[in-house]
Amino acid sequence: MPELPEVETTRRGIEPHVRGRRIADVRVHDSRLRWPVRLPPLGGREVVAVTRRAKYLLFALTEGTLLLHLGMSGSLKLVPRGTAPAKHDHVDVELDSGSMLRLTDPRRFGSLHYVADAPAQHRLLKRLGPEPLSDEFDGAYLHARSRGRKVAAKSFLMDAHVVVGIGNIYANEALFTAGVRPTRRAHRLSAAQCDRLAGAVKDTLAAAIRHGGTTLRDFVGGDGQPGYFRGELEVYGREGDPCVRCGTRLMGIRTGQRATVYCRKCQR
DNA sequence: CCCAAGACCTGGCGGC
DNA sequence: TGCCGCCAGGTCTTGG
Repeated sequence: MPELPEVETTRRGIEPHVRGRRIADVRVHDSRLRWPVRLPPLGGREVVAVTRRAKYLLFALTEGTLLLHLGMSGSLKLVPRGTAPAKHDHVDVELDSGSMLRLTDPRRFGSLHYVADAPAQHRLLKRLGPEPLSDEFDGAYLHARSRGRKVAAKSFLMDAHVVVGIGNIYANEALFTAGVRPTRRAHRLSAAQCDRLAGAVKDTLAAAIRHGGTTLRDFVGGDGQPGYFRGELEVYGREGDPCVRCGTRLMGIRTGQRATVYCRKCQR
């Protein structure tokens, strides 16, 4: 579930409770995530920073980095040390504050790695495209990268090697905002459409992060699940409903195995 | 390199 | 009420 705005909201929620704290111990209750969790002893190291790259959270330690992906259903919460683990709790990072950071992931699509050296060179991060909210990502970049690409515009936007952090929900939304049909082949996108798409991606994600910030749950003892941006979604999950702009019934199709919703009148 | 499809996993839902 | 099948989602992997 976590799309980029939720990962960023999670980061902001836990960072004040984690940064500057020393790890007392790490307990792996269930190592079965996307890849088996294997961690060296980390007791005594301090969490120096909590940053985000794409949908990964990076916990920089005095030595080494913990690289976490929440997958589809992963979440983090802070609970008192000693709280018994429940069914889908995988890892507890016990801190010297008396709290521990608990990773829960029912569907086990998430991952957790310990990286000894430069995390940016890790195989999972090395080939990722730019951050969508960075200056590097703009219409000119999108246009250049889309030349020669025959995939649907939506699949192209969701390709993390092109630009990171755009999941199914926000891909649908950004395409609607930009007035671009999801099935349009990437190489047929005009420069103007690429400009609108890049702008729409930035606006959509920034608004969702802002929204997450305002509804930030209490990560201490709470369920740790920041709410979706549901109320604001204009096309995702609205197949058959009227387009908010022109009233036409929204189309529901599948592109690249993913649910796609669009307005055939507003999006070309 | 490019692209499509497969794989992974389980809670929740619709249908019977 | 219970059971079954299907869907959702991200991204790595495989095969053409």
